Amino acid sequence: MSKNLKKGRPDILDRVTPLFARLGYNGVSMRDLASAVGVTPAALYYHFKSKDELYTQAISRVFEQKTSAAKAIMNDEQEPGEKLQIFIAWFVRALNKDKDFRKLLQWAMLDTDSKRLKKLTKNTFQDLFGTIKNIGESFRQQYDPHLLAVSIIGLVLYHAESSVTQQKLSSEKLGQDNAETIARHITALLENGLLTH
Amino acid sequence: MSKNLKKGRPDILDRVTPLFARLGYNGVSMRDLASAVGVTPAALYYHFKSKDELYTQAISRVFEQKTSAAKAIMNDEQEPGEKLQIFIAWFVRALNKDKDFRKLLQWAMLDTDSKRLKKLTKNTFQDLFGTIKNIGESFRQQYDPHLLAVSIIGLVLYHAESSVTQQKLSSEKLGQDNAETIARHITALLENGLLTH
DNA sequence: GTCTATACACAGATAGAC
DNA sequence: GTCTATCTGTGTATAGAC
Repeated sequence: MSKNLKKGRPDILDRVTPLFARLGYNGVSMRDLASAVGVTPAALYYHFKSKDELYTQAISRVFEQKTSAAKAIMNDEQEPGEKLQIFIAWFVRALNKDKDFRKLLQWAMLDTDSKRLKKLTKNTFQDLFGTIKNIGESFRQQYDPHLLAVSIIGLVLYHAESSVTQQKLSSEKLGQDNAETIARHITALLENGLLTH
Repeated sequence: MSKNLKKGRPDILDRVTPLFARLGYNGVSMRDLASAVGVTPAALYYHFKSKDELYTQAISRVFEQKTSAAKAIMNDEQEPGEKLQIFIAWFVRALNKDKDFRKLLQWAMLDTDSKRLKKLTKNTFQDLFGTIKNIGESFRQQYDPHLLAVSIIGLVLYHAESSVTQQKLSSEKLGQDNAETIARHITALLENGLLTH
């Protein structure tokens, strides 16, 4: 009967995820979430036993989705440099296109106190991280794979944050730093470094 | 008279900052903050007109502190590579030593909706960013200074997040990734890149 | 499966005594 | 300058009608 609600839980998660992404767990109330879905809070409690569960399910759905997408473009046998470039291009695009993904990732990294995300992080994000670390293994003669994986994530993630969010920290207009520009920059930086060879 | 309160507002900020850093603005209540200070909420409202002002002052104090520290180690006339190395070493150390600084920075980057941090970010963080971008100028023949600055910040910041927070994403124990290890890694990566020359 | 109505704890904030 | 006491709104969550 419900107006625009297709099925139930999946549709609820669709509508609830952007709110969690933008405002974080503590930044939204069940009333907010319910009105975004188009129902009353009580209706939400029929489908999810608590706000915590609603949040956990919303975020885990997004993460699993992205992780499997990442794996899908990587499982071929490419040479390391190419692999790296492909992954970076995908990751930059994924973070730029799907703002929810990026924000939920950031919120997750701040969610230390409540243990609700510890399992989640270990299940889904670790998976993504493992994929990246795999790439790092190819360069283990030069760098520690773990540190290199962290470097790659940091580069991409922070560029995504800086380009899309409110931060207008550049005095020069850099309107078109779209995904491609950023991806090229990161790839070049990683490959060549700062020295002129 | 107050038990351990030295003066007033500065001491309050000292005690309140760690809470904001750990839990974020929405994660703490005035009651929590007051009891951390050792007073009642009403006492806090005598010194600060709102929770918002208390938060803004707490975070801006930390940022200004760090920004001036960053400038202090940079204003010499060093050559670009050296400058970069010195800055990275300092930044990594600052983020690792001062957990509050790092966390407040993360929270700030997620604080899009409320405009309370827009001015703050533009005043203090922009200052720090400008310093970094200055370094980037030295490499402008290779890279866009803005993008390079973002890259540097992303590298350092994310390493700090990963090494100190709950994220145990490495299967191999990497106990001693202290500031020095990370700084060396980042510096080497930036200077040499991934290619074996 | 969604509603109305509501319980009850806690939020930010203020008044006025001391 | 800090307190007690309290106002008022909002928070999560539930009971029970439909």
